[in-house]
Amino acid sequence: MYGSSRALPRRNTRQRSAIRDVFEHAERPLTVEEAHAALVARLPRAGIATVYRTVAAMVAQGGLVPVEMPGEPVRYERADIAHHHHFRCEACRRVFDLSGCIEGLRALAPPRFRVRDHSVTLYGTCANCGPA
Amino acid sequence: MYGSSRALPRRNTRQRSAIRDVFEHAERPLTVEEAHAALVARLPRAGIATVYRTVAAMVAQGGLVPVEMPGEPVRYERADIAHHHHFRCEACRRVFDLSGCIEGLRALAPPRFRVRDHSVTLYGTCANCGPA
DNA sequence: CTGATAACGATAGCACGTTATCATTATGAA
DNA sequence: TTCATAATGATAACGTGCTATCGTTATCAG
Repeated sequence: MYGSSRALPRRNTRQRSAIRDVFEHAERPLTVEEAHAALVARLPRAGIATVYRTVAAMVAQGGLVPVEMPGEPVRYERADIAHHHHFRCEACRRVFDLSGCIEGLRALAPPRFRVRDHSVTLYGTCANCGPA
Repeated sequence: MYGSSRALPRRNTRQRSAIRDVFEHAERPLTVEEAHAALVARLPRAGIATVYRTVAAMVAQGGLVPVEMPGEPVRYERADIAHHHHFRCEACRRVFDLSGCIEGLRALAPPRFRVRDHSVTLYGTCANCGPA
């Protein structure tokens, strides 16, 4: 991983502030590729390696958290959002934030199993993709 | 994928019945590698490609279903188990079945989002791995 | 039992997301 | 403004999980 044995960034480059801005204004978790696409709209010569490097640094600094879904590239979103879960649209493959959570999840675990965290994901079609 | 454009199996080989048996008696979802390890205990010369092929066929026939977790190889379990969810031990990395489900998950979705399915996963330490 | 061939086992090849490399660019302290 | 060097961009290389290939083995209809 870029972040593991790497010094934290020291210089404020155009690329970094643009990438920070992309995640700041994102309405949903973004893959590195999605973030790169948004970045290129502003800095056409920006490379994807820079996005990987910057995202890794932001995760290391605690500004971003990964959002992982099976069979999908990792997405990232701002770490300061309240506890929530995700919805994945099976049509456009985008991932959306849901607000709130559900009680009683821990009760599903058998005795002597210690629950540290949980994830809830809904699958279906988003408002845009609508019913078939 | 092995299963997509492949004819269904016609012969009953030692390997196939052994693999079926492994999943029949498994207490939790198994990766192909785990299933192969169990197979080799009985048929030492068995190759992992056979497990991939057989698992794909069993999925195509509806006997197995995939259990996917981010950043993990796909696991498989019998398709005839009742609706349930999973627990992943962060220490031994094994995945366990939980029984039962939770009400009210659909309510998390925004209006006009259509929910077709959901997944709930708990993370923590299993009874074997215990508290630190 | 025999033989056509399904299936096997070993392993090369592939796809994908990610990381390393390195010549070039541009930041920012002095 | 200068210039040491952090950071970039292009792309090669990597790791992992899975699939294809192909010579060999073993199933099972006849």
